[in-house]
Amino acid sequence: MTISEVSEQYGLTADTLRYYEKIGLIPRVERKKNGVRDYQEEDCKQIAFIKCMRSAGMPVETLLRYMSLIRQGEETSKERMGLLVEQQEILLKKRQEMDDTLKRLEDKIACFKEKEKSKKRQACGCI
Amino acid sequence: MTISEVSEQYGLTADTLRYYEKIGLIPRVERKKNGVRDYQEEDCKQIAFIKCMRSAGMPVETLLRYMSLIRQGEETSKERMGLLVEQQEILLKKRQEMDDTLKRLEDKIACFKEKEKSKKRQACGCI
DNA sequence: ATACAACATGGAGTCCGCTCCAAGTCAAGC
DNA sequence: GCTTGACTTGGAGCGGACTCCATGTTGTAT
Repeated sequence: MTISEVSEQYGLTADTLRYYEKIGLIPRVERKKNGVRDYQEEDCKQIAFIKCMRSAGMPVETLLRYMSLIRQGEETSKERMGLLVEQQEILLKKRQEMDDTLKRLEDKIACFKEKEKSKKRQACGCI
Repeated sequence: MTISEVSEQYGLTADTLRYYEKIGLIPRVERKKNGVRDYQEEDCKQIAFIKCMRSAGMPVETLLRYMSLIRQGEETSKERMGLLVEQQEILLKKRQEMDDTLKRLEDKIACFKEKEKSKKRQACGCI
């Protein structure tokens, strides 16, 4: 797969894909004779995972650690799991926060609608 | 309330509070004779809201717009509600994504545990 | 043959959201 | 009277994660 195909498929710009390779988040991608990148299935799997974790807010730094552990083989699996569990905890907390914010938004929006309906234009308690 | 009390209460640094005031996210806070900030209840309400929206990922730019609409009075309420609804949609989408990621993490972690239990050290399909 | 688009590279620049700094003021305690 | 600590200001600096740029090479279409 070319870089533009991968870019298309995973919603990452070509620049970002090159950047990830440059910083070693993914190993050096194979090139064709002419020097053009030719992404293998394994690369794509990793990119999918990276994309997923990045959009969930895992820092590049942590991913870098994780991907390097993968390359070091099976004996690092405990440490890798640790990283995943850590991230899981972070995400669960984030989701809780998000739910609180959503509740707050809902209330506010409901309050706007209420005002609209009753045609009363006074300010309500919420800012 | 002094800046350090507000900072304490809402988990924002004094620097961040001054920064929010500087960029006009909150209106100029009242000062005591000696020039020290004295936060009023209204300021605190706004800060609570800002903190909440910021940690849910609403960009400062959007909040700036929202807060400026508030200052313009009741006739902007429709536009304000629009911003909130927009943000709500963004958050709902984000939460969906987050749930997908959590699912993925769970699966991976389960996979690690499985491997551990069965004492088989072979790689599993997931990266 | 020439034009064009898609790629490559190394390195510089950008954006966001703070965070830190230097220099100064002030109130309270010793 | 002096030190200490919490505050003030304007402005510079920073970290993360890209994003853009200049320059160069290729393969393909006209």
